[in-house]
Amino acid sequence: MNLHHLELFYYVAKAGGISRACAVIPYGVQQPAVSAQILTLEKELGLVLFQRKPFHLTPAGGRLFAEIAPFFERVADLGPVLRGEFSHQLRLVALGEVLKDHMPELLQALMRRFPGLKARLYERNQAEAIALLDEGEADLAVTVRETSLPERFASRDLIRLPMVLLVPPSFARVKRAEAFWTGEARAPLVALPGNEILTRHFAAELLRRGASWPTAIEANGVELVANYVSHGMGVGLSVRVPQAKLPPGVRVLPLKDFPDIVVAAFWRGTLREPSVTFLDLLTKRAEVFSRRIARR
DNA sequence: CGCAATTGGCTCACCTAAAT
DNA sequence: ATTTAGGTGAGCCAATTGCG
Repeated sequence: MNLHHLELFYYVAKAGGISRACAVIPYGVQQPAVSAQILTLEKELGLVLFQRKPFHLTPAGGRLFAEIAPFFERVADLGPVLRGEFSHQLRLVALGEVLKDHMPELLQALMRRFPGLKARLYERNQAEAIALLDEGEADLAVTVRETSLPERFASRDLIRLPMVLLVPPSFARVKRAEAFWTGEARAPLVALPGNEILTRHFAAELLRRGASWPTAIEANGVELVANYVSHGMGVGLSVRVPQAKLPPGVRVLPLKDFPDIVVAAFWRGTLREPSVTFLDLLTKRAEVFSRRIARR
């Protein structure tokens, strides 16, 4: 196996095609050259790595890519590490709430263990986090988890957050969440955008119960939802977060038998330091918060 | 029409061996 | 040990074909 062949294979698999790879490869290579190298590699291995027309990875190609991708993704960042400019780096992509409420403390603890640590923090949702991991731009993601992740990812569930409704003082007499979709009480729903997992799971669960409650006010962020609720503009869809300080007067109404929202860490390939230590710290912190939720 | 594969000519990096 | 010269082939490009 030739390292250059593998490098070209890596670019082609990542770009999803030979022509597209040529546009991305940082040095000048033309399509026929790449085409020939891929064929040589396939011949050498006695395997078909790509299905042609339409062009996509075969299972064997997928396995090869999973093996070599982490190597090529890290090579680019290796120079500064070798020159001793910084000994470790953590590239984390996470929800805004995680970065805002938990990262400062965790990062301080991590920096004590890894002096000279370089951290890059990206605020993204799950879909965008997956893209960043795939591009090799991030080491670890912490976001709300869909029911299933693509197979190439390893993951660890961190915490299960129960869905709740945030109710303003004007609805003090409402004691059960069901009242809002059975018609006993009427209120505009304040929720995250429809593509967010929390909103989707809530709508799906309502549908299962033969009800619906369309979002009246779409807010980008759970803090914003709470804020609008406190202004009496509607009832908010959120999750129970132990340390969250709710605006005055806003009451939490549990959504019994609704699915929990799972916040998970996920990554590709083998996790290295300092990500391993960071994940341990994160897991411990999540366990503490999980116990606090359970105690309620 | 777009994209992968093929063809043919060419360059240059690398190996070996001889010279310094 | 280093430099130089000659031979070889891997890999490049432009043009073209072939296929969905």
